[in-house]
Amino acid sequence: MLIGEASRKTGLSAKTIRFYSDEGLVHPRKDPFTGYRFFTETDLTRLRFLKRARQFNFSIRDCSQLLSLYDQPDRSSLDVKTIASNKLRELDAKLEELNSLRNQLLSLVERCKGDHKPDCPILEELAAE
Amino acid sequence: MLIGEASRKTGLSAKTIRFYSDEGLVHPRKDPFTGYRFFTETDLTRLRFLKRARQFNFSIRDCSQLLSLYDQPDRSSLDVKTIASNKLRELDAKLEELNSLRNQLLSLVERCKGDHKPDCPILEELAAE
DNA sequence: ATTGACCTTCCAGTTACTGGATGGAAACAC
DNA sequence: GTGTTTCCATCCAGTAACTGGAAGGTCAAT
Repeated sequence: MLIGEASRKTGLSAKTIRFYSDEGLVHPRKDPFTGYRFFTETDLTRLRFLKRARQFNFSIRDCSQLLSLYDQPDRSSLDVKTIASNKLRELDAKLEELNSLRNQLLSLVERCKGDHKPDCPILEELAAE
Repeated sequence: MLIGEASRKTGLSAKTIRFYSDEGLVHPRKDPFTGYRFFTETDLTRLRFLKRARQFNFSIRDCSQLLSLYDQPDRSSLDVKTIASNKLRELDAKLEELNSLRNQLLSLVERCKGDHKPDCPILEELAAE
């Protein structure tokens, strides 16, 4: 199938699919005359894999590693688990950071009257020493 | 003071300060002959303001708006609160999303044996229809 | 023969910087 | 007054993962 159909079937934009293709994450056959890319069901599986993995916040490089493990029938699940665990720790750190920010910001927002006077604890906090 | 001292006093890199300066967020005086930037205490306050606001995940554009409110003695705290509330909602949405991702990923990681066999629920999930 | 829907490549823009090359300026040693 | 170091400047490129747009080729149908 052509890129448009692959796009409809995976929910990825044609631009994104071309990008993944340029990055070597999928290998559609290319018509040597027209340059058109042709995608098989195997390619579609890889694209869906990429979509999921990206939703999990795996970077393109991570995705590339995961796909190459996916390709190896003699892989060790340990290698996959290591990548995923690292991402998990990253997520946890990010969550903690964002949560702390959120609470600080919430407290500032709650303390700001939001009226037509200039006094504002948010600005005061930002400008504080 | 020169940019190096401003950098040491604010904890922002000289590169970053130049960037903020180019973006019009601070307005250090410039020596017309050497091109050197000179920072006053007022400039330092703005830089610290920027540092805090960026830590709160406010975008450069947000920062610019917040600083211009900071500059207006006749501002309405409502305007500040609006910007902050939007950011808060954004943070909440992000937190929810990341938290859901985290839980899904955690469950996958827990189910993966992490041994030298190829079977891996993580890869299976990513490749699933 | 032409329209319209596809497809292609290439270039620029996004965000908020960071790194590096190149070169001038100020301060100090000799 | 020359050499060295440290500071400062500008400009260009790169980052991550795309997205948008321009210019142009392909294909099926009218």
